[in-house]
Amino acid sequence: MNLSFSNHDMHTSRELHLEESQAELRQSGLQRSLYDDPLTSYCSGSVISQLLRKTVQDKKAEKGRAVYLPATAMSSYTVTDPSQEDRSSRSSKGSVAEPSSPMSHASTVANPEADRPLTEHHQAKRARVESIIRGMSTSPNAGLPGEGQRIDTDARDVREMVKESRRKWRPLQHRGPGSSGGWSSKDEECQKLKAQLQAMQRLLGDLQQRFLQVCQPHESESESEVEDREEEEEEEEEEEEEGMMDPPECGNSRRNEGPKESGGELHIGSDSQCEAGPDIIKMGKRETTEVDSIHLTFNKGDRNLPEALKYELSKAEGLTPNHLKKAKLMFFYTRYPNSNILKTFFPDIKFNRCITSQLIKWFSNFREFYYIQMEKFARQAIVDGVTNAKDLSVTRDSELFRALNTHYNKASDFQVPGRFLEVAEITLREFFNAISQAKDSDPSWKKAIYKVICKLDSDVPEEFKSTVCL
DNA sequence: CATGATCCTG
DNA sequence: CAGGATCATG
Repeated sequence: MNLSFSNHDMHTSRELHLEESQAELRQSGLQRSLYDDPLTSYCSGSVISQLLRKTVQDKKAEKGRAVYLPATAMSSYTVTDPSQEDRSSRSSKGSVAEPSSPMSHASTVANPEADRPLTEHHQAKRARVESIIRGMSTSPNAGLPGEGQRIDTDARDVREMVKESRRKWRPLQHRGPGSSGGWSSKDEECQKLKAQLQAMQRLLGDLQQRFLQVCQPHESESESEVEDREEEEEEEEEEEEEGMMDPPECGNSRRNEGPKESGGELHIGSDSQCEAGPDIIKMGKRETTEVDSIHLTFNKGDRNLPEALKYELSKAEGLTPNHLKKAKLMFFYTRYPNSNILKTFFPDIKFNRCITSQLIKWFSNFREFYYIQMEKFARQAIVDGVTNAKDLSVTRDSELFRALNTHYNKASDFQVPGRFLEVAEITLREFFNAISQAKDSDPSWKKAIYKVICKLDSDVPEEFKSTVCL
C-alpha cells in the first residue's frame, strides 16, 4: 500500500498548530492526556446483536453445555435456535402465559446508549418487526407485555391490533352459560370458536399484510394503518439497493448490512451450533432472494416467520462493537490497512462508503493513539536521560506496551504478535532520534516517521477472515 | 468531485 | 471514538 505523505508537506497551516502544541508540550510535559479507554465508553452495540448473543448463551446454558465462547466469537450472523421459539410458544400456551419471547426483551434490555446510533426510524422499524414476532409467538391467551415498557409507536400499533382482536373474541369466551339466555352449550361453544377463529384470521391477515409492507415496500401502497413511515422506508430500501446514502445519515445506524455477495459465506461457522432451520441458513445472498425466501417461509408456515425475521435482523446492524474489537486486534498487524484489506477481513459487512470510511477512521484513530504514545514515551526517555536509541526497547513488560495493549487489547485475551513489539520499538526509537536531533522543529517532522512505519505492516492472519473467534 | 490522511475537539 | 475541518491526490 503506497501511502503518500506529501500531504504533510502542504499542511503548513496545520503544522503550525502542531508547532504550537509542541511548544506547549515541551513546557508542560504532556499536554494531551491519554485517551480514556474507548471500550468502556463505546457502546454502540446493537440491541439485536446483544439479544442474539444472549439467546445463544441462553441456549447453551439450556443445553447444559459449558462451552465458553468469547464475545468476539459471536458472529453477528448468529442464527437463533428455533427451539427458542418453541419454548416461548410453549410457555405462552399456559393460561397465564407471560410474553417473554426472546424478542420481547429487546425494548427493555436495550440500554439507551446502545440505541443512540440508531435513527429513530430504525428503532421504530425494528420495533415493528419485533412486535410482529411477538404477536406471532404469543398465543391469544397470553398476557400482553407489562405496562411501563418502552414501546415504539409502531409496536403499539401492532399491540393495539392484538388487543383489539382479543377484545372481539374474549367476551364471547367468558360469557357465562346463563348470561345470554338459552343457547345450548354446543352452539355456544361453536359460536365462540368461530368468532375466535375469525378474529385470529383477521389478525393474521393484518400481520401478514404489515409484514409484507415492511419487507416489500416497493409494492403498491395498501392504505392500511401503516402510512406515515412507509415512505421513509421506501426511500431507505432504494438507498440500500444502490449502496448509496448520504454521508450525514450513515454511520452504524443502517440496517440490512448484509454479507458481501462475493464473499458469500454467511460465516455461521461455529456459531451455527445454534442452528436455525437449514432453509433459513440457505437464504439468499441477494436482497431480493432473501425477501422471497422470507415470503416463502412466511407462507409455508407461520412458525418459521420469527426465525426468518430474526435472521434478517441478525445481519442488520453494520459495524458492531465486535467489529471494533477485531479491528483493534488487526492493528497489531497492520497500521495502514487499505480498503481491500478491510473488505477481505470483514466479510460479514456489506461495504458502502460509510462503512468503509468508518473503518478507515477507526484505524486512523488507532494510529493517532499509537503515535501519541510513541512521542510521549520518546520524550519521557529523553527526560529520563536516555542518550542512545539502542537503550530503548519495547517488551511486554514495557509501560509503553501496556498502554498500547490496554488500548487495543483491553481484555488481554489476545497474544500480541512479537512483530508488533518490534515495530513499536522501531517507532519509539524513530521518535526518540528525531526529537533528540531537534527535528521536531520541522512542522512535518513526523512525516518521515510515518513513512517508515507504514512499510512495517505485516499480513493479517487468515483467522481474522472468519467472523468467529480470535 | 470523491477518497483518504491528519489534526483538533468533544 | 466520531465529527468537522483542511489539504492532497487522481
